[in-house]
Amino acid sequence: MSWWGVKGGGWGMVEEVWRKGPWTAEEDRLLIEYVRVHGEGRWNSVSKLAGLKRNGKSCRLRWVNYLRPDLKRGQITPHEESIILELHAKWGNRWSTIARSLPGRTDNEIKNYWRTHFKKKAKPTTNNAEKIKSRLLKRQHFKEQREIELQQEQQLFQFDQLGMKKIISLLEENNSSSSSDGGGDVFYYPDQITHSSKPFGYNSNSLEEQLQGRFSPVNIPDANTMNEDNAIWDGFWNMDVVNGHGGNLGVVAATAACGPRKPYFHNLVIPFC
DNA sequence: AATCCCTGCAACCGCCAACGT
DNA sequence: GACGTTGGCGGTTGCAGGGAT
Repeated sequence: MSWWGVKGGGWGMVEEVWRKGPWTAEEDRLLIEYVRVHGEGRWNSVSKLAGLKRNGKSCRLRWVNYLRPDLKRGQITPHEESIILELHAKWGNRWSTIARSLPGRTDNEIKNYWRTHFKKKAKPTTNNAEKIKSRLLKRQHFKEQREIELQQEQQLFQFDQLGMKKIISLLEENNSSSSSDGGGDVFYYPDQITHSSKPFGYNSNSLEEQLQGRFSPVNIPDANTMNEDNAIWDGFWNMDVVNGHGGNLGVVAATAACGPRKPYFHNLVIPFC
């Protein structure tokens, strides 16, 4: 079964007809091929370039929620569940923000999970003040993001200049100091991204492992402990994110060397697990 | 066996902000 | 600055499958 939508046109006019409903394997294949050749973005040109009778929104959604190669399949783990609960308590229904802390999970997936597992348990908030508060928070968050994007761009540039040596020496320095105070796993908290994303001690076995960004969460940091000294870390971790797989420093360095560009803030992934 | 209900999930819709002209 | 386009986000819908009655 399939559905067809009509785009644009006036009385008696059909400008373009979009297919709707479930995606077929062939459509998936075409979309994957399109992204492989042209990369993500420019979704509205998919229909022209890939021969797909789907609108841009539909293509983007299909890719983001289903076809992306870095998606994690399978059940939400108890660990992920606790993160969702924690972050929902902090952020509310900002699913994309929450999703950034769960690599491989989509906002849609988390949203669905929340609805089916927790919505009934949650107190209904029909309070108008709550809504207003939420909207103000959203606006504030957006403003913060804009500022961070600008900062990140500057930091990425600084990172280019500093080079890999600096990072490694920082990592070593941080590792030795953290091991002396008991170490502990790294905790990445979305809120901290807006101020700093310097890891709070880690107990990875090797420098390589650290460079690969394979950390696990344990300690929730105090936002007050954040300061400007973490600037270099911002660049480092966020570029890790640009890579999108939480890890390969070589690629990260290559990405960083690509010169000025728009920061991929929406792709920020804070590896929790 | 039939049906009802619930859950999980993919997909769509409307709104909004960024961006380009 | 106005306007149109594009992409991102949150809310909602609708279908499929499984368990309960």
